[in-house]
Amino acid sequence: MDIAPSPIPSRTQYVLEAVKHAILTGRLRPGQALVEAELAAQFGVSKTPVREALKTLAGRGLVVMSEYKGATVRTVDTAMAHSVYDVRLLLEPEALRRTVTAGAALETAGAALERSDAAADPAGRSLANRDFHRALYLPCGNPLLTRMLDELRDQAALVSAIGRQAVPSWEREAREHREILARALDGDADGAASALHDHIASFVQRAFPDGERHPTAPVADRE
Amino acid sequence: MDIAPSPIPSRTQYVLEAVKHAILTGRLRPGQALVEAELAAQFGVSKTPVREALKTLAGRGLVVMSEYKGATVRTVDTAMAHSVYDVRLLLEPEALRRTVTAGAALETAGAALERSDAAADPAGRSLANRDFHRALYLPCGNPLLTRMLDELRDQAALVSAIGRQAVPSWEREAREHREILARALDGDADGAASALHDHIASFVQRAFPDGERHPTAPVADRE
DNA sequence: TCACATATCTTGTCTCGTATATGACGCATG
DNA sequence: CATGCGTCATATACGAGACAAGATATGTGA
Repeated sequence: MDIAPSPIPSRTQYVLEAVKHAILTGRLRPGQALVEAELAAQFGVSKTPVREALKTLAGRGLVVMSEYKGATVRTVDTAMAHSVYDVRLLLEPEALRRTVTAGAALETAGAALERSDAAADPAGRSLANRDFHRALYLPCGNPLLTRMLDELRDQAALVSAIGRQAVPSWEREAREHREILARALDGDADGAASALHDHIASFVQRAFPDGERHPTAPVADRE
Repeated sequence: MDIAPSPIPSRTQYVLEAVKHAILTGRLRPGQALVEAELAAQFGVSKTPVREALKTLAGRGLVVMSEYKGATVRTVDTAMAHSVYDVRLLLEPEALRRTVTAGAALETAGAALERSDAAADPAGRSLANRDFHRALYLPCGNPLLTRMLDELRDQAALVSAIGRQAVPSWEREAREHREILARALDGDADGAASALHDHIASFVQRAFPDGERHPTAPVADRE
């Protein structure tokens, strides 16, 4: 995403962030082939860091790698979108509940919300919204849960890049975000979790209505 | 785990499975350094596939990689164990509920249960138990949920390798497994999910009682 | 005993060779 | 003449080994 702060990022990290950013912002479209040699030349590095970066992204489900066929940006369909938001619904409200119960600080979320309001372009809003959601589940107390929600959030962003055209109602998003944060700041754990649940569920229902399922997006088999 | 069926597995896959197996069976102890050159020599391959395998395992949380310092088998402590089973409690009962609701076939689970009973050594039982749990959540209908539960199950196995000495009550495990399967076969989705929840919760409580938390196991930061 | 220089070990990166899949072309055949 | 099949060329990823960069451990001097 942004350049790493102080330490010199390894080339692998650099390529990883660059490709990830390109995918999540939609510059690299789903299905597009990611040729190692091309990316290597583009970033001015050798193929090795490119390979490792692609492998890592494949592990996070953003790209798919076929043996001897190379990597492509993961294609998204309605079924895959439902899968992502489905699991997210199981985890993110519960994480928020714990954040609130633990009485964690939420200034970061408030700041992200203001940045979202101040943002001019959709890309900036989207970025701020990502930060907002993360600020809600980051202090939940379970680092593994945090990591999984990070992965889910990235996949959701990939999905969003497709479904966004149908969902321009960012004002509704902002309103719901404020509602969630208000309840969280009130210490109403169940209310905040419930509001977050509805927020996510209503989004997926608007952006990916049922009934138009595509064949199925293959998820990397692991066994 | 086992050798891939028909196609010749790539060297990376081979190393990946071998190292994973060694970690999950406890042959490679947590904290142990995984030197690329050593593994490469041991498996008769170059460093390249070893590096990629380690990177993949790091992505799944089984090994930790530090820049220029190398990879080590992930260390486990009580806090980390609670993290794993905590998330598992959020996902696995729900997955089973869906499996039952969808009316999926469960012969695989029954077969795994029989294999567990027939197994002579603890390693065989552990393997069969892994298969049993997977058979319950595999047909849940959400491939992403399946993938995450696979990852959680592997981490749980890593944890188990430590806590196992304190938990020799495999008969209780078998009894609870039969109970879960019976309810699932009856079509009692809520009952099966509830039984699975209790099964997991009681296990973690016996193997990792509260109160003796260690500092915190670092989870690979991703941002 | 501590600070600093150096030796050694390990990882990160590069370059080149090999294995595999895909697509095009030509030939045989209905 | 159209069509299906086999062969080959090319593109691409996979893997090996060499080199460079960084980190840790050791030894030496004050």
